[in-house]
Amino acid sequence: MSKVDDKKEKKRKDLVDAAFELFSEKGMVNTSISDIADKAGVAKGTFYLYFNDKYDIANLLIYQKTGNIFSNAIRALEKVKILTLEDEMIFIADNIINQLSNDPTLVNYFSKAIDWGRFKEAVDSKRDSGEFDFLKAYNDFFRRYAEYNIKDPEIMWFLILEFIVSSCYSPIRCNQPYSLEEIKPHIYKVVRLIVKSHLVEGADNLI
Amino acid sequence: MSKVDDKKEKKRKDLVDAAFELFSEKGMVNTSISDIADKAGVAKGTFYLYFNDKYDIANLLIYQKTGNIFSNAIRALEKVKILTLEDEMIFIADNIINQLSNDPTLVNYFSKAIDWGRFKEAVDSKRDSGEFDFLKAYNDFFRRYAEYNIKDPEIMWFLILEFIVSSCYSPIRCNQPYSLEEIKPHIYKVVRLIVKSHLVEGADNLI
Amino acid sequence: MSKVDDKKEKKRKDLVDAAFELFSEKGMVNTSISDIADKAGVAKGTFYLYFNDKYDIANLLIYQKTGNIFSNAIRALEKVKILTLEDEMIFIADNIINQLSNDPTLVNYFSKAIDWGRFKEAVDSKRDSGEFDFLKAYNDFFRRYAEYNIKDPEIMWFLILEFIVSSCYSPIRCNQPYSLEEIKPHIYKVVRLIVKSHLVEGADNLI
Amino acid sequence: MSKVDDKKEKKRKDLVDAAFELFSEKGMVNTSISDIADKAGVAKGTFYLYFNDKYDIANLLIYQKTGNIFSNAIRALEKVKILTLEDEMIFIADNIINQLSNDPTLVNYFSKAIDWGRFKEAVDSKRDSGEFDFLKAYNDFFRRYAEYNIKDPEIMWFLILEFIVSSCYSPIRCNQPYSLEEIKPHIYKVVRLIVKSHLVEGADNLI
DNA sequence: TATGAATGAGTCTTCATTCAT
DNA sequence: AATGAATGAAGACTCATTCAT
Repeated sequence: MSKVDDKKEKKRKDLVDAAFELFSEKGMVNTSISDIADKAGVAKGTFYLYFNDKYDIANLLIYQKTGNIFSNAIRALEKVKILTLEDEMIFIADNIINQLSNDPTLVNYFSKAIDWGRFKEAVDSKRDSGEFDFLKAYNDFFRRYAEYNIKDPEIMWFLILEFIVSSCYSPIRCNQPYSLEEIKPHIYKVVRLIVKSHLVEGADNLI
Repeated sequence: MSKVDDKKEKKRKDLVDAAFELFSEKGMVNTSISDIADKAGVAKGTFYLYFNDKYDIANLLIYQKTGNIFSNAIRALEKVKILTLEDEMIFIADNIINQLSNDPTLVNYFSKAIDWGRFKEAVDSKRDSGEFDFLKAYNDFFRRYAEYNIKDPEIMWFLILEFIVSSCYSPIRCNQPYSLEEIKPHIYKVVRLIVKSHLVEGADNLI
Repeated sequence: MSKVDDKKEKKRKDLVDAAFELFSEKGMVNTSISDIADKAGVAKGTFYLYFNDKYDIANLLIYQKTGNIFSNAIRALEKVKILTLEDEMIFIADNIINQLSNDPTLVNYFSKAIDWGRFKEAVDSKRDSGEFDFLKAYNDFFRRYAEYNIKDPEIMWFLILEFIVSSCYSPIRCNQPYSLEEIKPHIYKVVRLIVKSHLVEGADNLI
Repeated sequence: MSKVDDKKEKKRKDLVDAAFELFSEKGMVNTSISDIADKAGVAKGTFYLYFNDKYDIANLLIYQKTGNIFSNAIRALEKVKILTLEDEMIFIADNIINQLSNDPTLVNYFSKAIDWGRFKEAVDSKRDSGEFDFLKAYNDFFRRYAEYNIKDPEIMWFLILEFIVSSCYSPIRCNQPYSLEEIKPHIYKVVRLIVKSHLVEGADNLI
């Protein structure tokens, strides 16, 4: 890769990083393109050489950040030996929660800049971009569970994800109404309950 | 109350109602003070006689709407005879979900105009205003459970609420990834599991 | 009319006048809304209280200025006693040329800001505005000639108008290649020739 | 001419051609230097190696295109045998009108990118450039008529040219208010009238 | 020569807020 | 109390022009 391309890639990254920090701090609405360009140390016009508008960069961010969290969790899972489906879900839950709690900016970002509408839009807009194949990763992961005796596995996964994100959100962001450490065991307990309730009784659910 | 005061109160209400409809339709960001004043049928300057800015009226709205949902659920609960704590929680859950799904404007409003940051801010900003005592209502409700043999009742309530809101949000808003009717039984099942896991074993949990 | 309305009308007029001068000086393309507002002595935002954009004010201008020239010529015609159709056309031609040559700004304006496409657009956009009924005036005027023995009277009128405007344009604007006074008799001679060639031979063309 | 010079000349031509097409399509105002460079297949910076700005290339274009029309008409005239001055003028008029109506791009170009102010500016800016000697050609052509018994021949020519261009412009561009075919005979008739009125009576006007 | 990344001045447009009436 | 005209700061976006490679 040439020196020029290196520079361009760096500049693009600077812009994305600046946008991420600003979105996390102030929310997307209160972040202007000027702000992003300033923080990235480039001229306003330069922004438009790399992105069409704020939403363009926001979609990329959502896609990247979500994809990262997800793929990190899966990679970590593949490195360990876990015996039951229940424990596997707990492992994933724990890993995601830890990622979020280790990077407060990330939580802020999700809280300030994302809702489900925007998430879907982002995934759709990036679907064919060749960036990171989020949907493929999701489907690959999900296929693992197809072989086991789980009733409505997709619903189980939906319930668990929604539950994890919503219940650890306030604890991470503002330690309210409980600290993350206080609430974690309860979250895990509910995750286990959800998994158990989806296991077909009498079946062998060892992985 | 004098005729003048009546008029003022009506004007204030018109503004709040207009803001609610517009926020629900277009989101807060895309609603201008002009829009609100126009819809309320008053001059732009008049807005400032009643509210400081958009956020002022938004806080009031969040507070009112949330309070309403909550107190509606409790009032409904008081009119029926329910035998177990578990069933009572299900009743509340069902009531809240139904309120949301019966009033699309309300869901739109929550989806377009509220995030948790804004919610907390709103509650804080109103805490001492004496408007509608949301926190008192919450505490009153909660005290009922103090007498029963529930382990960490507040945490239980926190988990349940977070779970309900997060898991029925997308189904109501966009029927995705499941319709509300599909997901409802699963939500209730998990609510029961959470309640059960908080019951002190062997205790009498009839209400 | 109230004091406020007076002020508004004055402000609107100031904006129109400023736009007219600037369009005439620099052409529409090189005139920004900032320029217009500055010259009119109002804030930029004020412009948008009166007009949607540059084209809005430009349409109004074209319509007004063209309408004025035309109706001035007709009013003048009505005050004099002219015997032949030929002389009447000469009178109109002379009157229009004099209006243009007496107001250099006007000529500049037509040269810098109008082409036929824009003219038609302007007339269309104002057709139902109730401003000045240019088309009606035109038709009324034209109907006068319907009774006389003129072959293709509309074409005659078209040829004469195009000829007048085009041939006195450069002389008025830059005295090139001839001064207006030099070229005038030639223009009138051609106008007479055109009229004559449209008279049905042997007919009585006294008015 | 060296290979390098060939290449340079080709590049210059590509830029001019690209500009011509774009100006004709979208008008000068809506054509950016980027557009021109893109269409010509060169880098934006390259544009500045050949031209100073948009107006530079526009002037060249006006000069070239106008010169072409004019010299085409003269070349065609030289190939035919015409008996009277009157017929010769009609021949020129017809030839110019046909050139314009046969090349819609050309008409678009004149309509979108030129006004008389720009034309004069263009001719002035090129007068000493040695490109194509438009004025010389004009004068040479004109000298032919000096020998005949024409009163004010230059004025005649001015009147005829202005008349032709102005009266066939709208018909060609938008078939309004008449089609070109409808208006042509009337245009020719007036041209004849103008020529006739400039002939010194009793003189021999055969060419 | 040729490139095209980078710049930043300039334009349009919106809208919260003020204030004279 | 109510109005709504006026303001001007702020934001999105464009594009001619420069300059390092």
